[in-house]
Amino acid sequence: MAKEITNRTENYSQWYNDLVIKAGLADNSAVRGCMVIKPYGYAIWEKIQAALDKMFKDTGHSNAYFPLFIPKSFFSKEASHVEGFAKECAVVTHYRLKNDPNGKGIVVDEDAKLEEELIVRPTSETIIWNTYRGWIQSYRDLPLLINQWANVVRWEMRTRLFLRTTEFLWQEGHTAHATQEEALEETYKMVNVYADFAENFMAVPVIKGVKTANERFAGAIDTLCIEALMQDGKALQSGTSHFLGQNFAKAFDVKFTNKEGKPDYVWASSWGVSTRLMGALIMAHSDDNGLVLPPKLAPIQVVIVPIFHKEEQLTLISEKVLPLKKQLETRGISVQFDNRDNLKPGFKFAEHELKGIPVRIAIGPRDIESNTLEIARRDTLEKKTVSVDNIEDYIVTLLDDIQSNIFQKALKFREESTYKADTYEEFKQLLEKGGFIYAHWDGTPETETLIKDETKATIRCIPFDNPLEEGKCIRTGKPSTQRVLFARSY
RNA sequence: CGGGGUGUAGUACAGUUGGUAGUAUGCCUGGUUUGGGACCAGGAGGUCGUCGGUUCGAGUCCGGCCACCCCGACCA
Repeated sequence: MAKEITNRTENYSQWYNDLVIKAGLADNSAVRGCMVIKPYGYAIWEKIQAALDKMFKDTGHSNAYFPLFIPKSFFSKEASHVEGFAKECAVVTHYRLKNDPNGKGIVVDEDAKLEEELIVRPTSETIIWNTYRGWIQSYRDLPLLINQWANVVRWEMRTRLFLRTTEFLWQEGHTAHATQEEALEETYKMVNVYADFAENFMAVPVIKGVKTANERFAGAIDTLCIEALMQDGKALQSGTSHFLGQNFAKAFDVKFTNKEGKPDYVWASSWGVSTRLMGALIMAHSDDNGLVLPPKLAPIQVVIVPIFHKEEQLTLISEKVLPLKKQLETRGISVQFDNRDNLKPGFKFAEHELKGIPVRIAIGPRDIESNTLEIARRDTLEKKTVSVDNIEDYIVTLLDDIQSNIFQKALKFREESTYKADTYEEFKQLLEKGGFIYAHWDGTPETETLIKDETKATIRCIPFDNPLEEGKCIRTGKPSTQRVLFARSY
């Protein structure tokens, strides 16, 4: 195992990359821009999936699965949607290969050209709404609350592990409603679910808000989002929930008969989070020693390291550890007993820190004698010797404490990195420090684009419950009624 | 896709004026070790990113391509 990861301050991107690879989360693959998610990384994703899936089901949604391929013609049915995705679509044109008649290798069989090309889904609104047409006739068929766990492909120019890969895993919810109010309510409900998940499971504080027209999803009336702040002062859009109006219903002719017996188009929402959340998780909490995982998403919450000289000592320790492991497991804690005999404790400590295991227990001859354990917490790196008595309660409390501590730490960082700018000069200076900046904006897409071109900062969102306040746009000096949230972003 | 950099053992790197590849670490075996990344001895492991060119001879020189990293444009 490689030992060193780059310091955060030295090179933040390199640190992130080192962390992902050395902690065994993911690797680059033989395919450009596509990653291999390794078992440890995938275990974290499975925890994320499990928690979210429960939240979706608790709010009345069901899972289904739609095809990977979408007929090309579907995309042109919703004008702004095709415009948004056209430049990043992978296209299937043939269905057969053959031996190269001119020599070595294999070539595409030109005789096997598809009548209509298939698009590898970049998102599934079109295929799903085309399907919904057949599912919805009456208001009694509504609401339709469907989620799918899937992979999607977006042919991005530049990729980074988890943060932006050509293929990524996500969930996408697609709901259909009889009224605008109901669809809007759903859109807000799901962004709140995302915020709840981010803060209570990932321990990442987020700001909920609505996107400006420039940043809106292709085909949406409104896009709601959660925005998180990373340790380098850049924002990361961590989840989006779109109010689609009747756009897709009209594009795919999905009508229903309402209570009054009159035909109407169906109202829609869609919402998604992706493996990008893994990036947020990694960047929000980790340090120069490696990952720091929130206990609620850590595949292994407690690791037990025996300290021993001879095999008999290990046997003795094991007799003590195995019941302890069971006790902890009955309290719902995942425990690993690291009894490898070819590695020294110090090596194991470093490795478990790299992997971000929240709690480490060391037990050696000294502890056996005094009926104690050495407990080390990953978030603060503090070590403490405690009595074995009531250890389960102690660990349960400690895990809760770590969960809330890393959230508080991230929240404190965000608060200390959130500023107000009243002039453009001040705004530009603050951007160099990184962080969230509240500033006045005249409300036009042109000014937003201008600011983006000049400073690389974008409006992350207009936060919900944003206080109204008279002011002047930092760029144009035109009147503004509220400050909006700016940042440089991933 | 543009600018810069890199590509040699699982990993990180060295390799001189072109002469047929080495160091560390990891791995395997044996022994001594084990409370913060152990040590000794022996051993295995490389079509030098790829394709082509120059040459008696290419890791080394030239060209194409590919991949990765950093900085932009694009984006969840």
